[in-house]
Amino acid sequence: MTHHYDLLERLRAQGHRLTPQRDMILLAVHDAGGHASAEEIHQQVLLQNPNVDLSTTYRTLELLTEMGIVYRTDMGDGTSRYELAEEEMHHHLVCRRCGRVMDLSHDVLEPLQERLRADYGFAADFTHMVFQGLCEGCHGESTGEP
Amino acid sequence: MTHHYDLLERLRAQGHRLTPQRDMILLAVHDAGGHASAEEIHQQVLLQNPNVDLSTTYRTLELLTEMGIVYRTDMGDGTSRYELAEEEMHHHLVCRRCGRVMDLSHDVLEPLQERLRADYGFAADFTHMVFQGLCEGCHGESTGEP
DNA sequence: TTCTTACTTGCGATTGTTTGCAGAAGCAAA
DNA sequence: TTTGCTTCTGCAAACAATCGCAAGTAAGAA
Repeated sequence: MTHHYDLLERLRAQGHRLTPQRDMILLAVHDAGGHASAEEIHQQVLLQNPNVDLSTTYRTLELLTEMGIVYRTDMGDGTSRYELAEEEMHHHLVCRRCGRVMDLSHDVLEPLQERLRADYGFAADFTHMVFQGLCEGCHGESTGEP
Repeated sequence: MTHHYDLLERLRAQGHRLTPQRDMILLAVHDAGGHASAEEIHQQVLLQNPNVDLSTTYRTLELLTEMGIVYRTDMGDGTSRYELAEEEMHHHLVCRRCGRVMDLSHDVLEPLQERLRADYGFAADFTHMVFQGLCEGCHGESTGEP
């Protein structure tokens, strides 16, 4: 596992400053173990230092996202989720009926990515896609939400 | 062109009520001619009746989206865009560097849709996808935002 | 036509996220 | 260590979008 000090060093190497808040926030993202909301991450940070502002958490998460250290994912439920980018690239299938989330390996998207590059000259950012739809258990029952 | 009264009739056919607000909002979506924000649609409605509330516009747009009468698209700029669903199903490639928007025909997505169904039993909602990335003119110049 | 009832609306409050600003603090150089 | 520059933070306010509630109203029944 990549130690989080290495990641913090990447911040400084790119001219950003290494602050206690950033340290705590990055550690909280790591400890959350994936798919954590900004609010959840912030609550975790507050346990260590109750003065850290929520906007600082948001700004830091954005910085880490820009640097590629964390992934931000919009699962379609109105809140963004964050997770460390150290694991293998993967995607999500989200059932709009029961909310079930399935992982999707990247190689399923590679043919599409290749075709977009070949036919449109477009280099798609397939870093952490989310596809909405109906899962196996839900799309047999056609319409009628619970 | 599908007349908007036909669309309003579809509302009533599904047990929803046909109110002047819904009439105005649907007409505003039509007049906007695609990719209009909720706020822009609301401003258009206010010209006809300044008492219509923004939340009514949002609720109506959500209803129309659920019924498949309009498409909601998140272009990645923080605000959702709405357009009538009467045209052919299509998708967008959005360049994150220069903002250029390209149309993408649906048949490019069909192999992926089929594979998700076959391998995962997942019926993906590929109604109006948006893929972020770099267009032909922008991804030659590697990094360095303007 | 009037009645009735469930669906809609306007309003205000709330959520999730972003931004502007003044003071605080990291970091490189002296 | 101190200085000085610049970035970062906390605070408060703005923002897009949603929600709860009481009053309003469409549409079928009588």
